Amino acid sequence: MTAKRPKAPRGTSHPDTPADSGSSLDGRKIPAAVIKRLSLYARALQELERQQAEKVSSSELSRLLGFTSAQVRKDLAYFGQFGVPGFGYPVGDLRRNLRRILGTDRELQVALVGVGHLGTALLSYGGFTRQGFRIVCAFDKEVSAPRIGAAGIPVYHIDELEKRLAEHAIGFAILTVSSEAAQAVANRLIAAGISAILNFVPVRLQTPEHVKIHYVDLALEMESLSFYTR
Amino acid sequence: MTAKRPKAPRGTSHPDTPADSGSSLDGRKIPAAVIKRLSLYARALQELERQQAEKVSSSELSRLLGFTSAQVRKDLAYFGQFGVPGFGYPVGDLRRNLRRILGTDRELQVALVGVGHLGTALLSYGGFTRQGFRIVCAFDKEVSAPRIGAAGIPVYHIDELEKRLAEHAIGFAILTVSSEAAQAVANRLIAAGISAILNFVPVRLQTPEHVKIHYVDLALEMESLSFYTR
DNA sequence: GGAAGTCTGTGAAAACCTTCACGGGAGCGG
DNA sequence: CCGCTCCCGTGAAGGTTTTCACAGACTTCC
Repeated sequence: MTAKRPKAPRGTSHPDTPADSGSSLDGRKIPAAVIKRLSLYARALQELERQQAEKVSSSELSRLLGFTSAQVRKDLAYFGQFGVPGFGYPVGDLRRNLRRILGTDRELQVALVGVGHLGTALLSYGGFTRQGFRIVCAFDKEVSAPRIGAAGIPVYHIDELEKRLAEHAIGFAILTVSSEAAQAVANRLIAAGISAILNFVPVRLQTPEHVKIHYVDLALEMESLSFYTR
Repeated sequence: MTAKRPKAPRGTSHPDTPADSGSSLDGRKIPAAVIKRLSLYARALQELERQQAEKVSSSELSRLLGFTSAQVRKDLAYFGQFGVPGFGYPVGDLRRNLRRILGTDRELQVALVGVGHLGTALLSYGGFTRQGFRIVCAFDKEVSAPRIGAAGIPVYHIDELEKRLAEHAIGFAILTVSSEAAQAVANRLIAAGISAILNFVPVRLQTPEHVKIHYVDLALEMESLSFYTR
């Protein structure tokens, strides 16, 4: 505990952290924004499939989602040639492809850490399940003995984290702990081999390269709304 | 100047909806991304103020938040000259300025519609209050008589929406209803004069120009995480 | 089977955002 | 008061994302 504090490692040059966003797949560089839209396409296609639509054009999709048709075509073209000139995109086919690309064509196991108000709500939230994510267990430091929480999901004491993660082969975590605990819990998750974290805690987490983190910052969204209504 | 085929409108004009993002303030155009970071600056400054720091440099701030120092300076420079060369930014002063710019220097009244799992959790969520937002009332269609919900917030039947919004001069709404109800409820909110909506429902809402909407899409975040861990 | 019409995929251009790099103003120590 | 150092504000450069616009491919219908 008497280790030196991780202050600025150097003072001479410019150690500014750049803002990387984008991922390479298959040689090409894919903008992060494209991935977000991919999910939206997938969801729109889900609805179209429900309505028994066989085909959809880029401009129909763009109208549904509020983009331009060129953007739809360009986004999809990053991953292959799914469309048919003079026809459009086959709904079922494209949807299957997008799910495969996103990795949501199989059920993904998720753990949730921090069973407070927000955590509890997310356990019951149907939106994840509907898209192929299954929260298989939850953890909290205030749990003395394993119990069954909301939506029938078992809640364990945080000390069982490593054991249970390995047991269920869990690759994703949702983080809804306190600001104070966030970094320590994240470290444990990462050490346990988790590969992605959805972080609801308004704290910047320090993480290694290979672990992907997305932030959901509710207060931030409200604040920026506030700006636009001045 | 040989305009062999000047325009060739081909009959099909493209009325695609462009992806506007950015807002003009005081003549200048401000990128949407800047506003998001403004909230982060404000929060970092809040913490620095708590630690009694008097000044902070752009590079300290950048290290704290993971940006480059040039970006910090440029972002802040959109709104005025807050820094002092050779010194940095005065913490308290800058924080007050940012709060004024964001409009969070006064308490903002918020209504929440849809008291399901997620809605209930948000009523108890401390993160909004801490940043100056106060959820003053909530609405649901399953409420027969007014009752006191989580965190002491009154929950009314949705039919009282218009009356209560006017009564409390509420300008913001959080939307956590079902996908089916989302558009209809949004229409009522807009008709009642709400100016911004934070929408948790994974449905694209049709809204007039002057009402600002932000989407929080939890399943989307999970899906894009999934992509990155392929 | 041919002609008309539709709609994709994609270079090129435009718009947008981030980073670089530096002039010069402000503090500070002597 | 002077020189030294620190660090902001900002034009310019660089990079990324979106939009435009069109050739060509496919469907459809007669």
